[in-house]
Amino acid sequence: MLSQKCKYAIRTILYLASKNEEGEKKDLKKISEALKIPTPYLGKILQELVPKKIISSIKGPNGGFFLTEQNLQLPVIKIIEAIDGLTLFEACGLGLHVCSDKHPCPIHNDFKVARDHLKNMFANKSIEELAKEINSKHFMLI
Amino acid sequence: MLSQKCKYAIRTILYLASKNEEGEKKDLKKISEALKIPTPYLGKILQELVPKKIISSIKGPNGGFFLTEQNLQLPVIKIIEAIDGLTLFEACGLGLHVCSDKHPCPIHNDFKVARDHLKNMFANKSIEELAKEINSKHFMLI
DNA sequence: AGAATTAAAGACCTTTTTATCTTTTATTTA
DNA sequence: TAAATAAAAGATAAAAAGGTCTTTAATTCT
Repeated sequence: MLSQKCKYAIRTILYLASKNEEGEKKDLKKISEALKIPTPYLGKILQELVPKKIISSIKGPNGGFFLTEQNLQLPVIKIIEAIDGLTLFEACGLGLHVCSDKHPCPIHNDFKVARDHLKNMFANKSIEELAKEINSKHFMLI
Repeated sequence: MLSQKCKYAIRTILYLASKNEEGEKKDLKKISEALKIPTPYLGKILQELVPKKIISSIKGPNGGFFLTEQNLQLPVIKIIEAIDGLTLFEACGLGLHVCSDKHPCPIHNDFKVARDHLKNMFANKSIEELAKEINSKHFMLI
């Protein structure tokens, strides 16, 4: 469904968001240990997200990764778009290049319902909203 | 979503089903050319499905792959189960090992709706049913 | 029986994904 | 300014997915 890379990214960002008290930064090691994600790999992933303005970082002592107000307002689908792209929400369920409402594959209609449901959820929930739910309903990230 | 291998398998089986007039067999080359799937790779895939009783085959001249009445009655999910397994329909959307209604991840509830929708579709449609729709509504397989 | 046909089986190759390790650069603080 | 800290960058490695090729076995037809 989502790639491992993308799932790691979402979990990390929701973790940062749910602990985002007054610009608190978290360093790579702290994050990777908390979420049990391989440290060097997570470093790679987070490096990709900084220039794409999905997360923020500062080098040096007391540096680390964090989320700005702008970052927090992004819908979760932006994370997915940055890592996996949006093909998941657009591609044919059977892998056909040509598959549309007009020229559907055999499972097109049902598949589309499920695909759109997912897409809408990810497009409509901001990182901040989800983080608030995590804190109030103590959803699991680990 | 589904692996390439699995999508190839489903398309092949729906192709066989939609042309299943009086035990007609199709050889590997014919199928792979019709569906534009790499011949040796498709061979590999179909070999896996024969001992699992999802498709049938006969060697030698005029041999090939075909579907018995029993094969036709299988729900499409059996193909998925044989190739990818059922983890797609069971696993957490964020890759957590522990994620359930009782201990949900942040996207558990919405994810489950989409996941179950897909699962129900694949579990409730038999290969034969889908093949009939293909023939009557000329859905695309290529 | 022998040639032709077609699936089965297995070894091999390529690409992508996932993960690790090392070096460099920026920043802070003592 | 020097030492410490932490991200950035890049090279490398391991595993999985996707795909190819060659040989073998079963069947049919002449």
